[in-house]
Amino acid sequence: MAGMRNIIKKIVEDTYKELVKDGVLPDGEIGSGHLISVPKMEKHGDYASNFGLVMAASLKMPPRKLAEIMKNALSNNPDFQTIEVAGPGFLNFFFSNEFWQKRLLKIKKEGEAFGQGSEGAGKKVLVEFVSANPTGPLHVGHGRGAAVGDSLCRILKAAGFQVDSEYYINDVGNQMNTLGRSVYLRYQEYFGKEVEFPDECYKGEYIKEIAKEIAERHGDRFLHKDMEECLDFFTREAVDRIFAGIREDLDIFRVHFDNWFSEKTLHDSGYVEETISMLMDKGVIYEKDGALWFKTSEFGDEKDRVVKRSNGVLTYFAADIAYHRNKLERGYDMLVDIWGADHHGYVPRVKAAIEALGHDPKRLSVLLVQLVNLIEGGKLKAMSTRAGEFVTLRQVLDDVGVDATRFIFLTRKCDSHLDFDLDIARKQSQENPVYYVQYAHARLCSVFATARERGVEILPHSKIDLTLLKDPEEIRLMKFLVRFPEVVTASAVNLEPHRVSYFLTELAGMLHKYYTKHRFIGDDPELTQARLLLADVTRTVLKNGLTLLGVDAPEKM
RNA sequence: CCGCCCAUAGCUCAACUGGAUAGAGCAACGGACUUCUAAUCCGUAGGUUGGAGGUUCGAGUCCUCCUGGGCGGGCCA
Repeated sequence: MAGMRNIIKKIVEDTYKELVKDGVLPDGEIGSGHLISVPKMEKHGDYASNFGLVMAASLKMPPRKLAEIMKNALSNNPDFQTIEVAGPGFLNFFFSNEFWQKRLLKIKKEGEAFGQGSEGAGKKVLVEFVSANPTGPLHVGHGRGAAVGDSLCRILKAAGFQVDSEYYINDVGNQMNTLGRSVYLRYQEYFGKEVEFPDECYKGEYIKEIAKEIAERHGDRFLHKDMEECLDFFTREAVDRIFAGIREDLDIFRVHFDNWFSEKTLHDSGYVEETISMLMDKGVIYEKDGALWFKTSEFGDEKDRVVKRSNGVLTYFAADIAYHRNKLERGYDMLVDIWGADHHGYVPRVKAAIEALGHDPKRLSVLLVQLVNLIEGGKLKAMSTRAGEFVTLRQVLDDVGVDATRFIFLTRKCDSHLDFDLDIARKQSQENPVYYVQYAHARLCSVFATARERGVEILPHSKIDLTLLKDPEEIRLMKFLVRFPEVVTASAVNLEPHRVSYFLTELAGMLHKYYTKHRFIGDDPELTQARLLLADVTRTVLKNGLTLLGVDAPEKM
């Protein structure tokens, strides 16, 4: 179902073209500035067009006069109850009650599919997120990226895109050695050996636990071996365990990946080397001081970057170039990378790489997710990764629950810092907005439970008199429900999941208000039938929306 | 020094990519349960959108400068 705004936009623009053809209005190009919006105030209509304002200059006419001419021509359309010219030259459209009532039936028919759109039809998208190094458990910051990425995948799918989600595993490099070394040392310590624990090693408790498990399983057979000899073993053990933990955490968090992509495979297959060769052939690689440099500055980056160090080792960036080449070669039209905001300096060089490889850098969108401040007792909780002092995602999930955590992460724009107040998140009360939405859903479910108990038979649509739904609150609710698919589409196109959660909060508010003022099940059987349909549709939209956020829609609370 | 992000009610955040009188929730105060769930609703109060200019029919949103906060600027990842 095409969004209302697109429908109206087309009607307005077609009408203009008719008027041009008839010689009523001068010809002019309709720019991208023409927008259909939902006015903030009800008296400004259900939808508004800024056509008069946008076209006034090029057509050399006063905006209000232009709007007036448009209004007269548009009034032929029976769907519009009234059209007003208002303010500096807006066209305000008011639809009839019957129009909204009919829409309600359409939503009912679409059911679970309501909200889905075709904006992304035929487009393949790869969303890469979390991609945390397997050197420790996920922390709260990763959780934010996970929630945003997972929800975005759901939303993009709903908007018609073909979506794959992917976790890029950085299983190569110094950090892997550091990890293995850390476990090795803790293993030595476990058997009472005194060791010097270097500052760059991972100091978290989980390292000790891994060392302990290895000791319990393998005894002291590595105790007298050189680190060089058994480093691979310790590294592999550590990575496997940490990864198992990460996957478990993500599973609990309802975050699922289609692919787990290992950096190591890019190196092992020679794909990274091959990619660098390709760039060399294109003449964008040069040698300096014994290292290979990529001329990213020619593609808008601040300065050139090393892809191969003078010691012959490829950089992380080299692998990342190869990785993005690989993504594009897999046939994705659009790439979405979700990174922590501390990696923002990395964006220009990856875009440079994509361009140098002959692709449009606009195919990559990088979502920079800002950091999360954990607040408890009104105070900021210190987070030091190296020192191993940080609150893990798992701890937060065990503490406040998946729904509340996801909702908090998804009720904010990505590019602003997030204060995660544990005290508020913990509260199962009105302070916590997730329950506000869930409660609306649960309330509606209990309406139907009551209807069943009282033996109210739900009639087929054809026998329901929808014109009985004419109360202002009912009309308002119907209008709002109709907007859902547009919200989903806008959320997908702009890569902003928070739009869905704000929509749901507002919808829940309307429902609660209605619930307090009116009764779904009343003495009038016909009105009851009509209202139950409204309840049913509202429940569906709430559930569809919550599903996009990965939040449960409970039937009871 | 340079670059990116942020700054909106006491607090946490919105504002549909430039629209009309900037909105919610929490906190504060005052009300509403004999009813399908009061995890709710109604009302009151709360603002020079950090500051100063500029762009135009119109700016929280765009451009410049300033202030304050966050993060980057390795042949680390």
